[in-house]
Amino acid sequence: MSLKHSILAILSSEPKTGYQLSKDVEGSIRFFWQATHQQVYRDLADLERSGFVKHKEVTQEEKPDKKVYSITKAGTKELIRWMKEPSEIPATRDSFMIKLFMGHLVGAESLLKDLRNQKQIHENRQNLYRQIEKKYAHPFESLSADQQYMYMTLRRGILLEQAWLAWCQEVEDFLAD
Amino acid sequence: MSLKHSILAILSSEPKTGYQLSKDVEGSIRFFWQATHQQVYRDLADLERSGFVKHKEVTQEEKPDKKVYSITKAGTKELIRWMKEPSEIPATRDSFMIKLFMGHLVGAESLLKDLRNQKQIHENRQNLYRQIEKKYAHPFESLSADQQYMYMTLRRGILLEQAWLAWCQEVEDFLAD
DNA sequence: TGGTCCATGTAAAACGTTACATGATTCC
DNA sequence: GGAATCATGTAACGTTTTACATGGACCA
Repeated sequence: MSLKHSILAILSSEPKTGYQLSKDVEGSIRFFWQATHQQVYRDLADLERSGFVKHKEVTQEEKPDKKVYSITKAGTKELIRWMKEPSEIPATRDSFMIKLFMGHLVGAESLLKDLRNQKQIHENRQNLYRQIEKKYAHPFESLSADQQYMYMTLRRGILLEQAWLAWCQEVEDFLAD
Repeated sequence: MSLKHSILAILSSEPKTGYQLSKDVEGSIRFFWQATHQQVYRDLADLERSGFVKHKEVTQEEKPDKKVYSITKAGTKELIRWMKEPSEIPATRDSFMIKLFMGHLVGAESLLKDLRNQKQIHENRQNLYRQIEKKYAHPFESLSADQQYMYMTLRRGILLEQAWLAWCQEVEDFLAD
């Protein structure tokens, strides 16, 4: 339902190509929304059919031609309409929890290996977020209004990863006896 | 990929009907896996074709007949194989984060309403988890091995909801000026 | 008389993943 | 010479969501 809206949101800042959009989705946006380039191209085509975006062909020398997409007035209207809708809490589908839930079937060793791997990933994310925080957000008041909003999404990452790490520690202690 | 494995996991404790399975998925399992009854019925049929579950027709008086599914030996083997596979960190798709990220487009009021609603939901979950913790898990050592594993998944819920609530508070303070 | 629970499904649409496909340039 | 980056897509498949459909029992 809302990769399309994510695309509109990104394009509301500046026009981009499908390629750049899919890079964004693999970049800063990835921590709360992800999609492959195929999805981006398909939804971009759908959005254009709906009149929410339009593109200009840009011929480049020494590089392949590209299509630069921008949001239309109808697209901005749709984006704002969607933004004012109440949001749903995202559904979780965490297969590791099912494995843990039924942990007695396989025992601690196999789960411990899996858990340590997950812990490492959460540690890496935590470090990444902390780095971004240091770089861009030191005096919160000095940030522009736009940046303050973005900073709040970074805080989400930091607080959640902290909780994940605390949980991983508890489970590790339990599994390691 | 793994509603099927979740079904096998639930059936590994006791045989159930498709209806009961979909109730479980809407119940205790819902916090880390969810699915509709349609999905459950379809995957049950697939699992039976693969030989991982089998059913018995049970004729009931005064109630519609039902099919009681149980896991087969091949199903148990498949479940354990899957449980030993490394797990992937689940993908997040949180539309509220996109709305916040682009918050300057709609302003604080509309987001605040949305946020307060989400905070309420997190509070409710937190309370539910705490209640379950009080009821079943007081002296951790007194729990059976199976229950200790399940308790760990409950801890996940408690720690994550705590982080969510802390974050909601930060954002509320920010948005309310 | 209307709503909820039990119990089972079909069908279609929307969304997501994986594989295949092409072709130029730039960097090592 | 090979890998990575820019740039765009098609096709098939898998999963999830939403809508439609039925019918009896029980409760207020």
